[in-house]
Amino acid sequence: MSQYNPEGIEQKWYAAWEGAGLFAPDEDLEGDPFVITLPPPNVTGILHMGHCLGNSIQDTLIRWARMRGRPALWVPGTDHASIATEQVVGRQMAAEGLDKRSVGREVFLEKAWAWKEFTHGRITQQIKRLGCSLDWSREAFTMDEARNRAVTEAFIRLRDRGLIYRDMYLVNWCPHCLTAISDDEVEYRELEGRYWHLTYPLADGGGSVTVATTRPETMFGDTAVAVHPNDPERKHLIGKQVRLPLADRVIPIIGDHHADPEKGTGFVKITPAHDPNDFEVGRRHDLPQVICMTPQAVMNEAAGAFAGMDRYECRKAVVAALEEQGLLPRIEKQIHQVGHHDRCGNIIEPYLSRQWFLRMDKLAEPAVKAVQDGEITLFPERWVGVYHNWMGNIRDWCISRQLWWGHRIPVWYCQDCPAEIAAAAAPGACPECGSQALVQDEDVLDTWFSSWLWTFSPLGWPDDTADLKKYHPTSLLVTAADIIFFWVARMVMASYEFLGEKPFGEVLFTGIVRDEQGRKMSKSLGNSPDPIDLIDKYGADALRCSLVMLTPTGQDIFFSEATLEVGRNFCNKIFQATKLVLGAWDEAGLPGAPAGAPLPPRTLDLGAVMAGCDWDARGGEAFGRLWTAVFGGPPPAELGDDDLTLEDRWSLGTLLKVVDEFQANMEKRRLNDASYLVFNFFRHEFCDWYLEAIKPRLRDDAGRPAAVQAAVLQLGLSYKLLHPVMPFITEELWSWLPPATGYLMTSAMPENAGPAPCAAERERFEQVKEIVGVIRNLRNELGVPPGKRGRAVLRVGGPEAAGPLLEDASMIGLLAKMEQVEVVHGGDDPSPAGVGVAGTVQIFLPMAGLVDLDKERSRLQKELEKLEGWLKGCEAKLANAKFTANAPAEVVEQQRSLLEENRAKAETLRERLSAMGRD
RNA sequence: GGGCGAAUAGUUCAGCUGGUUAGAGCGCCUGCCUUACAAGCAGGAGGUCACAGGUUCGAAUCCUGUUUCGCCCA
Repeated sequence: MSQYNPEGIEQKWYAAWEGAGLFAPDEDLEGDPFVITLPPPNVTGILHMGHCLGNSIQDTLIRWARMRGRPALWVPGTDHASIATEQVVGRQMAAEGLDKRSVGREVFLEKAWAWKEFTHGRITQQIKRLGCSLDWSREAFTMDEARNRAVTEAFIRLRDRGLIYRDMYLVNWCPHCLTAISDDEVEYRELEGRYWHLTYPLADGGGSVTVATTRPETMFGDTAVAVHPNDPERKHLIGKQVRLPLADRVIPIIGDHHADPEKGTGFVKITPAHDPNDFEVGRRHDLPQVICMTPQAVMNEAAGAFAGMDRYECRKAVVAALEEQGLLPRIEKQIHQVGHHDRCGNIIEPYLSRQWFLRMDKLAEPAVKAVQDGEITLFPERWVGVYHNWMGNIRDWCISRQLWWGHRIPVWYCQDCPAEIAAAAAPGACPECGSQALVQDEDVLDTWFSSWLWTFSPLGWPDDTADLKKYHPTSLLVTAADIIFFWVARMVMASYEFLGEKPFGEVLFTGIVRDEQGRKMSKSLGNSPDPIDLIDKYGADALRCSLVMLTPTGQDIFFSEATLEVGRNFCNKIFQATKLVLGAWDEAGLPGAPAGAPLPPRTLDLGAVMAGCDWDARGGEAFGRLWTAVFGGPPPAELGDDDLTLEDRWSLGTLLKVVDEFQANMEKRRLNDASYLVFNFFRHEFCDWYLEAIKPRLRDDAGRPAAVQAAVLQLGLSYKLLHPVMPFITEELWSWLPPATGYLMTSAMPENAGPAPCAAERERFEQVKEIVGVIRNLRNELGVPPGKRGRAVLRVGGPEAAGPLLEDASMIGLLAKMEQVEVVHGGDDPSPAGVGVAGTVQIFLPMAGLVDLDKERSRLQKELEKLEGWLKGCEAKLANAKFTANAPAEVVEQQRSLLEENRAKAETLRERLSAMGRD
């Protein structure tokens, strides 16, 4: 097996973690619990890439918190999604030739539950394959018995407080789904329509008025014509009456500010039962409300001869009829926003019906305050404005739905008296009149009326449970911003209303995952791949790594499968590096951790562990302490103070620097930066430079124990940092490390490393890298055959600089594949030679006969020109008194030393060019 | 109509409180099967930071306006 294959490994570890009970919060741990409730996915279908992103982020945060020794709880659950599920089940039945209404409520619900069982199983499978460390023992479903109790309790409490009322109201009605929907479920789309001008004759025969409308078919519901009360040209008509064409009715002309003299014809037809604005006008003027359509949006008897027509059919017919009668003076094209049902795409019909509403203004107050005061933070911050804007204009929430799949409204109507009884269970008799003829409300509650309880209903509310006390408020919520109103804002309101505390301290909004054409991933478009297929192909770690690392915080992401290769390739890289190191471990014959070795503590405060350690003077001791903190026991082969080499100290020091940077980015919720840091270290420092640098020691019996242990320690630390994002491969490889004990998942996360040690070695090795880079570049540019190991000459200013560089010469030779690396100061340029500069070091590759002089000359010329351009700019800057006066001292100083260095570099190039002229 | 976001290499994006010669992945070009890795290694080309003004010693970054694209709300 030469490449990493996640198959088998991932599922094995998930089962092991679950079996070991690692997903439940560790009750023995002290400290603040870290709690997330999973935004419950719909049981409508399967999860898409958006869920994968959100779940990966949540799991990363939960695993991170768990490894820092906090009791970590992530509560799973699913959402019943009233309308969406009812539609799916309805379609399925239609395919079987069945109809919801003919089979009845009972049978329909049986089918819906069966569907829920099916999709729930698949969703659970997907989530587990992704590696999410959810506590399945606490799983909830928005419609299970406990959650049903919570919903009923919430409804009754709110009704008792007078916040829930029932009223005839104009709601957004979906004529396809035959239910009311909330304002937020209406999606506005731009459509090209017409602005029809209709002539309504005055009833007294003295002329006519012309109204303009985009919906002529609603004229059968007109109960007035309005003009602006101050409209100088038209206000004299107020009080007169017009005759409604095609319908034998007379309606008044009223004065209302809704009519805009500047817009349209200045006259507005008022249809209180079919238009939200007109509804308000109707209330102000106490107009009758004439409903002219059926719930299916078919014209009813109010439409006279047009009854039975569909609304759009009727529109054509009305237009034709009016035209024939000469009552249609004008038609204009009109682009306007038309409300569509976001679930089925049908055009909404404003419809007058009796519905249940929740009064929102009082509920909003504490929710506004919480965000204002910073009790709850939203990230990215720009959503704060959106949140407040919505809260400030909040409207009452229509919470009833004319559906069957959902929480049935817990209200019973007495058939013998006007009593309405709200109760958790069916009452035996009417408390008012004693009648037993009680009928429950037919409707169910909006799905969001159960999901807005989601931070606390899964913890057992309304019971006063231990979970609720311990784990609420939750720590944070991760969700896409498109449900900030539906859900996030309402959860805040619910939590303050029912518990008097916030639901979470923090909301992290992710971007929306789009396909390569920028379309939102959705089930209806079918443009989202099944995550299981991707996991089969690339591995869950690769999927998670690519999503988390490559997703800009809070920005939408364009998903393409190619990005998954980055993650997959990285997994392979980790695997390969481990193979190399462990091969050497075996050769070294070092023992692993003894059986039954104690586990290291749950926290890894490097500041405390390494306090008083001196990496420079007592390197062996420092290494031993770090090793013991990571693995629990001492290194099997003790290191002497001199055993750690330049590259060991450089790499370890760099990694310890990464530790704190990683933690800082995690704290800031910049998961992409945090994971990228570790990725970059591992791939480009550890693999590209460190492992290459220690290869000779790995092959050498004397050097092997120190090198291999230094490498193993870095692998262990790297796995820890990578584990939250890539849990499976890191757990697997951790189990391969001979000194490792226990599960990586519950091992301690290194933090608080403080100032990184070995600054001198880090600087030295960076210089080595730079010099090696220049040599490699020269070799390539000059076309030196890869197999040829030549001689390099490094020239420095004086003997004091030559000494330290001489120590690193063999390392430079190794990495740059040079036979011999000489360090000189002064003397003539070796010639002919390729030349390059790294800082203050001049680098020569003497190559008699091999150099194409013209090519080399133009290469140097080009480099020199670029450098001179920069020097000119820098000199001008430093000559500017305002710059030196105003810029911070360190910036000026930095510019000065850079200028020095680059001047020297330019000088070298010039000398070389003139020397070549002589050749 | 109001609000928000985006515009940086062929492409997808980093670039946080202004301060080296603007970075990375993918793609492209050149050379390498160097006994961990061709899912790899080394090197390279490629950018007037959308446009126009302004503030500043200094702007991809801050301000104003314009254009294009996307989203949300009414």
